[in-house]
Amino acid sequence: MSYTPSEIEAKWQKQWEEEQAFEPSDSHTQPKKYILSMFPFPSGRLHMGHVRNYAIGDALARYYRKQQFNVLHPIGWDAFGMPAENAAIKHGRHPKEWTYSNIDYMRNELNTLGLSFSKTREFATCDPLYTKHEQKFIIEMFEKGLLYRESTTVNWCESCHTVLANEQVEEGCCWRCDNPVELKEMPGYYLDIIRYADELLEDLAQLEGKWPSQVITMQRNWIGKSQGLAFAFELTEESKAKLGGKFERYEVFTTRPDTIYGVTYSALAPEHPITKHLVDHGLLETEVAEKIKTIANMSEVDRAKREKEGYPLGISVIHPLTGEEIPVWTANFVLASYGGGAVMAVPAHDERDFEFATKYGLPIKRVIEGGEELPYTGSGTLVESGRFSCVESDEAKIAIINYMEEEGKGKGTTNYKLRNWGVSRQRYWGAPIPFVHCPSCGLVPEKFENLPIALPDDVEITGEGNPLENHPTWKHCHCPKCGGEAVRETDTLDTFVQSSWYQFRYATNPKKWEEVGIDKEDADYWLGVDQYIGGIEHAILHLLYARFFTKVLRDLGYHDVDEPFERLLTQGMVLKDGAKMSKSKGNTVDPDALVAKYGADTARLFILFAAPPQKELEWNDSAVDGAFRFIKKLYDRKSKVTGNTLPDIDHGILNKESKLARVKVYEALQKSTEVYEKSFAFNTLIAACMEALNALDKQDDGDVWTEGMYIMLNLLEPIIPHVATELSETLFARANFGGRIEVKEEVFVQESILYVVMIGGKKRTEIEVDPAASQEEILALAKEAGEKWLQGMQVVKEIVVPNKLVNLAVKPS
RNA sequence: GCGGAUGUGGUGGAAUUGGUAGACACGCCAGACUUAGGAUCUGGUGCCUAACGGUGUGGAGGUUCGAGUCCUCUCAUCCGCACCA
Repeated sequence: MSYTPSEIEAKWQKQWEEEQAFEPSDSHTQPKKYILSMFPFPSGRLHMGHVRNYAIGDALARYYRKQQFNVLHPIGWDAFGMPAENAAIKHGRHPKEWTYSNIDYMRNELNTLGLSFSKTREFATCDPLYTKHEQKFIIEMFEKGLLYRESTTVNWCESCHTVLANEQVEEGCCWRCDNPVELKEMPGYYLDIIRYADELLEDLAQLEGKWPSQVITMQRNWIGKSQGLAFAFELTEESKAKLGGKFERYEVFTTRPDTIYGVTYSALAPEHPITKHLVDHGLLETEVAEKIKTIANMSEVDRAKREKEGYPLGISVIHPLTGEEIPVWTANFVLASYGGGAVMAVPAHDERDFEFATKYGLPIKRVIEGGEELPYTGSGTLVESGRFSCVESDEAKIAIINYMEEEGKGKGTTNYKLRNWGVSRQRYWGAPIPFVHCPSCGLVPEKFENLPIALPDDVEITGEGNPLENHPTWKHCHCPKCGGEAVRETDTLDTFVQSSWYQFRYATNPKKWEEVGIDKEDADYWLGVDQYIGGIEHAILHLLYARFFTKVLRDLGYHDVDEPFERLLTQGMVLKDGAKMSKSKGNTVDPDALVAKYGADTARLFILFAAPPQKELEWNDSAVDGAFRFIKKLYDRKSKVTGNTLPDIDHGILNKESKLARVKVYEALQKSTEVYEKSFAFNTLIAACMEALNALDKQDDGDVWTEGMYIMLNLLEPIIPHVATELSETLFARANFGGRIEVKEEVFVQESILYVVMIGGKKRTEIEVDPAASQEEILALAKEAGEKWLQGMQVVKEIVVPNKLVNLAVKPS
């Protein structure tokens, strides 16, 4: 009978469903593996990137299940978010209806791929039950002071009508819709991720070698820790008076306290309160004030692209060590969001300060020796630095910090580039932030017993404004504290909040889902995720947030896990015609069509064979044919099998071809452990199986065939589960899926060994050598075989590499 | 500019500690069979050469009996961050 994937696949998918074959055991005594592919957003249809992601995860889950591990391999839906609302605006569908019907469709698509997911642990993050527990976490974070509300300048995406976190701004544009981001002052909720910056940074060391180094570096840079000195510049009396006594001093931060004697001016961000005060109170020339306002309205990216620009503010500060008067400027290169929005400028030893000073003719004073030209940003001996002259930079940094601390003028400080995580979104399709604004009590969290604060279903989604804000009744409520009339918060949580703890939700036994968000015992058993698989695009966003949440939830007592994802594999993109598959480019390959034509096994085989998982995968239709051909051939060779169990084979009596076939089969078996547990180079394992099948085909021993198929089906089941299970069931009653198969070393023992003979570093000929031959015998044989090339030559060195080659180094005699 | 990665046939990609470069597959060429198929099977296929042989892992050096692999320099491509004081 020929290979009919549709029948075989439907049959086994049904059987797996009936057997509940992929549910983990509730027992916590067995060794476990938690294999997790990043959960999908229910956009409507699966794409090839999903197929790749889940094919990799499924291969690992199935492999470990076969090695007798208790395997958790769950799937769910990252279901809140903008596209649901866009669908509502465009097609008039309710986000909830759109989302859940997409989930139903995509769940079915996943089924046809034969993925071994747990069915009982599936959930969508928009389920009110999920929201309920999340809101509780958020309130607990508020009570711990980790969540706070503040009005500040935020990134605003006009097309998404919402605020974005710093991590969600890419090159000045919205990560989702690519619209330029604007700055806007508005209130919002923030999670104090900076409080965890040090731990997030330090624990990256634990992930070394287990996460791609690229991702670790990106996170390290994103956190951007730097150490230095923070100190205050005291305003001159005259300047204080000019500012109406509103300001006495302002703080600056420097990583180069050793250059402090080289300060020749100070610069404030255009948003700095002092700059604002001067602008707002007409203390600057109108023209200058206008220019400053223009800069302040520009996004950081726009500013970065422009030439340095600044204006003197007509005020001065006093140098804390020299007592000199220093002019204060405002400048477009000073960031409001870092280091207090103010800098000390040392043009001699900083490129930006130099550029600015040169443009505006400000003085430049060298205080570090070294380099021929200025600016010199390296280290060296201090000069013209008062009592610190002649000290080396490194020493001087410490000495100056110490001195400033003793004098009460400054403090050694750590600064981070990382900003606190803004989690409020002015959108409908998200988890409501469970707070109430009470005219008498202020900001009050909801009572736990009132959770979840669920979304109202009867909303009108027009794209204008926040539907929760516009809803006639939803936001009106009573204060949980005083009972008086109050107004509900209408902002919803960033969807990255949901994906920050889903790994714990899966681990929690579904029987407890109603009651608890995370079960401690379950979480401690299952976490960390042994292998996490997903796209590199989450290197910072999701992976940083999830690490942060893990630590916060640990400190709230929910579990004892420090890092959520033990090992991380970042899969490469799926390309066609050299570009990422996308609808707009029209270069997509539809997974459903592929499965319909070839079956899921071929789709999975091709995807794992075409490239190592970490690399980009270029789609190739005819290579898909090749994968299909291999499965057909494998299926066809079932007729060669003569026994129903692993046979005992007397290796000695076999002919050469059969011996070679066994070598190939066992080589594949040897390779499989390393591939499934370490390298994930499925392409090489599949190649090894192809070699084995080719070698089996060149011989006709029934036992060798039986053994070969017995082993190969075991190795291939994680990759092509339907056809492998079908064959294994018919041929071996699935006995070959029982556990690890032992490698028979005797197969690798050879009667003679092929040595390559190299003369003068070049391959010249080959010799067959008895395995027992001594080094002298091998050399004698090699010289005899290589006589032709040795004439007129003198052998100056003889090298024998056991089982490999002989190299004779020669020179003309 | 800073940081990270990658460069191997026509293509995707293989190559323990440095030890026969190009496994496996696609494509291509030739042939067989034929119920004429986008089927199956057999053989060939890095480049130059009629052949002997030479040459070959982005480029240039170096270490070594021996380098895709190690070292130095250099070029190209991709990705991330981007005035972080």
